Amino acid sequence: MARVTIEDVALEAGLSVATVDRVLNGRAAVRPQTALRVEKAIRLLNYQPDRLAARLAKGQEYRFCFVLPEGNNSFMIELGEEVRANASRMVSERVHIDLRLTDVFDAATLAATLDSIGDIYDGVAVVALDHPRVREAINGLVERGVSVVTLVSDVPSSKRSHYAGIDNSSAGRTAATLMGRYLGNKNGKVGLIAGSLSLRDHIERRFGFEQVMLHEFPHLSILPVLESRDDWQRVEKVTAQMLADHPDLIGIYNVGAGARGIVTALENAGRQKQVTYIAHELTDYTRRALVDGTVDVIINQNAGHEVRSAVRVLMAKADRTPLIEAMEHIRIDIFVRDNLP
Amino acid sequence: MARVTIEDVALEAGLSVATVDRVLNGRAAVRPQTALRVEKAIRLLNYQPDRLAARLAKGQEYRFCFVLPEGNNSFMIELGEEVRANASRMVSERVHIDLRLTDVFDAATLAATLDSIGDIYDGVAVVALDHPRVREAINGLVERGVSVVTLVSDVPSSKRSHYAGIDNSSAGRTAATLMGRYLGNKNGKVGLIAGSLSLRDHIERRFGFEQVMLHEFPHLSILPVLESRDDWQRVEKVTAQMLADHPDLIGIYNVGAGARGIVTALENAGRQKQVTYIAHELTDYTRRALVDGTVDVIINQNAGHEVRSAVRVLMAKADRTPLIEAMEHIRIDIFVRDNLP
DNA sequence: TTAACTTTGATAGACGCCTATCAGGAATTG
DNA sequence: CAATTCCTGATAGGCGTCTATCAAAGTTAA
Repeated sequence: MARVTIEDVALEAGLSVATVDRVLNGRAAVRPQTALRVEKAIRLLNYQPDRLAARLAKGQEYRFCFVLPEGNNSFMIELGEEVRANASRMVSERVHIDLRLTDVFDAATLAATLDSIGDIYDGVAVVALDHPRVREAINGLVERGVSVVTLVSDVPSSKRSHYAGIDNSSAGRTAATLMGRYLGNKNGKVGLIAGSLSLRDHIERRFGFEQVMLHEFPHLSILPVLESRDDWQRVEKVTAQMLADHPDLIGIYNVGAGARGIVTALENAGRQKQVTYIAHELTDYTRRALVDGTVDVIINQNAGHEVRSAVRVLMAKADRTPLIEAMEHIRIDIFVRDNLP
Repeated sequence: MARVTIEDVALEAGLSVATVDRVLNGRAAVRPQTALRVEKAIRLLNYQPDRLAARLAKGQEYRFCFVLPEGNNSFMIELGEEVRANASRMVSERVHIDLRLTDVFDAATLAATLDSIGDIYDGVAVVALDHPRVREAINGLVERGVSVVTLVSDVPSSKRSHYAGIDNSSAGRTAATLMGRYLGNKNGKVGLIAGSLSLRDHIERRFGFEQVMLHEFPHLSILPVLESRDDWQRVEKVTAQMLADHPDLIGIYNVGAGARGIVTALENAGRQKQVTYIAHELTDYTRRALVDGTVDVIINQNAGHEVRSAVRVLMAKADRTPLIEAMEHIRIDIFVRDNLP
């Protein structure tokens, strides 16, 4: 039961350790037939290189950078904290993680940031705006050999090697199904509030939501989308207006941040109980609102998972190791009052 | 930016590597003041021992055993596959995992299995029946220095060091909330089917479900629990009977396995659309039923997560490393048609 | 057949830490 | 004060792999 080492393989193949190492790491020319002997021995003994020893010997270090939006969006703050937590934990694994905050909503700024960090890092994870300028910056990084993972919001047309985030159109569809089922056979209007219609995640959620609403629950009518820029005060204003304009409003789906504004508006109108309200992202605020019944469902993406997954992917890309796909799928969490973590 | 090694610490503290090592690993007596000097140097340099090197040097191997139920329950089969997948992946990390299938529903058999494996393993993960005999067996393992993690179903009164699974009473409450909200203001009866009322997870789900139903949705009446032993043919029989007896049945919550039986019974009665059906565990079967609308909601626990979490916990226990609690929390997944993975 | 090249063997040293041993210095005891 | 006991230093060897170098075969070309 002892460990199979490279030496055992050499012995089994009747070759030297040096030769085995040469085929394992493609270091120098080896005759094909010799390589075959090595491979046979490896299979026979079921040899698996000791990754601990390998990484120790190579002294390999990973340098990654996470680029997140600055500002006071609770979810993004949590994401930043997860990055920091991961960074300190990974030091003992020889992984160094830096965190940069930028105005990701401004394509030029974001692109400039990405352009400037190419040479220092082995990999970059970024919450990216889907904009030609940003796409170019991402492609530039990739071409310089830096692997890029998009986080939370994707840029599918770029050459990024992975997207660590939820499927946002599924999230929108999920919200619609729950909204429709919760409302049952009631009739009325449903409002949709989005942060910004230039962020891909919000667009996709809206798309998914409307798709299912139109097909499955045609008796509910959707109001025109309101844009909130993820600022709770603005959210409150537009929500209050919507409530005033539509006494028959029975559902609200908030695609972005700023839950606080909706809660306040609903409370001011005294209509918390009449309106089914579905929010995104579990924060202190949405949590409290869910517990007290103002929010009915929270659709969430787990920031910790996303960060850890991004790191795993970046590591795998860095040393060309295959991914375990199933492990990197970020699920859409649904929270009702009873399954809060 | 080079790595801080134990040598740097020794230099900084004006001591020898040997002494620093003594402090780090509590190998021999060291004067308190000397220890303080070492600790100060460690803090100053922010020294973090290289885990790779440490594990390589110690030549430490972990030997774990997973004890799962035999039989053809889809979820348990998936769990077994996850164990196997993990086992082969972890070889390169010096972790050896064995898998044993037992009749976990028979306390004596399960206890005997647990009793017999004590000396070979550093840790055991077990899907355990909550029974005095089993509890004793678990405690016996713990006393012999084997850490034990309960998987999927807990034995809280035992000395197990961790439970890797979902909070089942929360799961039950979640099912009730969704059932109540989906049914809206309809009136009628709700049936509850359990696999076995001696498995703790089923008991807790039932408890949670009934609790919320009684308090939040008193207009819905719950039928007496039916026991199915997780066998789909039996499930079908009792469901068919229930449908025949109660024409006003509008909801079914199946706490255990055997979704297939319910689907068949509903189809035979032609009442798929009239009955809101909430099932547990995402399998090929429940998945298909969810897509075609027979099942309305699936409550799931992620087998892969549970297995990986159990392994991490066992490793942490084996070398007395602290756990990252948040990472080991197993969430209750809710699936509707739109957020299937 | 000799020269030139290709393929393999043997081996040393490194990576950072652990374990063990021995010797010398310090502190304690009587 | 000497005789213990207690702390500390120095150092060697190992964990499994990687990297590099040099020598010894083996192969091909001239």
